[in-house]
Amino acid sequence: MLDIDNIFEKIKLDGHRLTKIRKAMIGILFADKCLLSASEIRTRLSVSGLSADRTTVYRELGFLLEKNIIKEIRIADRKTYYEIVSPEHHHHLVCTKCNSVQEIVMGNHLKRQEDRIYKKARFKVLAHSLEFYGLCRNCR
Amino acid sequence: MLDIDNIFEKIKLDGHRLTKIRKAMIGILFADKCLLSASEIRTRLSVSGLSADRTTVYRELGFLLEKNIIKEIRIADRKTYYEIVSPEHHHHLVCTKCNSVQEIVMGNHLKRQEDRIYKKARFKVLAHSLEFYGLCRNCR
DNA sequence: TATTTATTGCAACAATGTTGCAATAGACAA
DNA sequence: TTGTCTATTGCAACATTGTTGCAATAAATA
Repeated sequence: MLDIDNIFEKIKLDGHRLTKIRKAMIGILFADKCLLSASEIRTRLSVSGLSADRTTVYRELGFLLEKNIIKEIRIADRKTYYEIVSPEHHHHLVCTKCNSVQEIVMGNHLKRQEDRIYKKARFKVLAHSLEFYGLCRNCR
Repeated sequence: MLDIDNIFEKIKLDGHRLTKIRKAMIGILFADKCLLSASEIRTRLSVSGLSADRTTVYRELGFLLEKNIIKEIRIADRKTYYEIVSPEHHHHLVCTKCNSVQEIVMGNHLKRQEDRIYKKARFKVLAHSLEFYGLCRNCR
C-alpha cells in the first residue's frame, strides 16, 4: 500500500469505479501526510475545482475505511481525522500549541502490555489508539 | 480527590455554588465508575427527578473540566465521555462487542517512551491518551 | 453507442455542542 | 428570617458533524 496506483488498481479489481471525486480524495489523503478532517477534505476538493456534497465525502470516507485504505483517528480536539493506512504502525505527536501532527514509530512495547492485559484481565486486545499531546520542537 | 465531600468543599472554597444540578452531576459521575456521555448524564439527571437543559449540562461539564474534577475521553465510537479524575493514572479496555469499559493501570512504560520521544523528536509530551479495543472476558 | 448499476446530489433529519440574554436561586450579611 | 449580589440556569437560536432515502448521473463494459 505504498503506491497510489496500487490503490486505484485494487479498487477497480474489486468491481468499483474510479470516479473523479474518489481519485481526488485518495490523492488528497495520499499527498497530505498529516491528519485531515472530513470538512478539510471537502475544502481541498473544492479548491482543486471539484465540488462534492458533504454526503458524498462521508460516504466515500466510509468506503475507504471499509477497504482499509484509510483509517480514522480521534484526537483531543473532538474532531475525527483520516489518514492513509501506512505499512508501518505508528502513533501521533499532537502539538497543543500549533496543532501540528507528527508520526512516531514505537517498537512493540505495547504488544507486551497487551499480552499482560490478556493474562491479567482476560481481555483480548485487538486494536489500540495512542496519541501524545505536548509541545513540538518549534513551540517548546 | 477520593472523597466527594472534598470536591464539594473545594468548589465552595473557590467561590462557586453547590447547586442541585452540580451536586447531582458530580454524584452521578462519582458513583458511576464507567464512562458517561453528556446525554447519558442528562438522562440520569432526569431519572433522578432533576431535569436540566442540555446547555446546563455542557456548561457544567466545562466547569468541572476546568476545575480538574473530571476529564474527557474520546473513544472510537465518536462520542465524548467523561469520568471523575482519579488519583491513579489509568487507561481503558473497551469491549467492541458489549461496549463495556474497564480500567487498567500500566506502570510507567509510557513515561520511558516519552523520554525517548523528547530525545529523538524534541517533542515535549505533556499528556497522552491510550485506549485498548477488543473483547472482554465475557465476549471472547 | 447502449446498458448496467455504482456513485452522486439533494432534501430532510438527528445528535452534539455553543452563544446571548433574561430569569432564577445559592450564599452570605444584616 | 429577609434582602442582596451574582453565579447559575433555561430558552431560543444557531453551527457543525454525520446519516438516510430517493431520483439523477456517470463510470465501465459489451
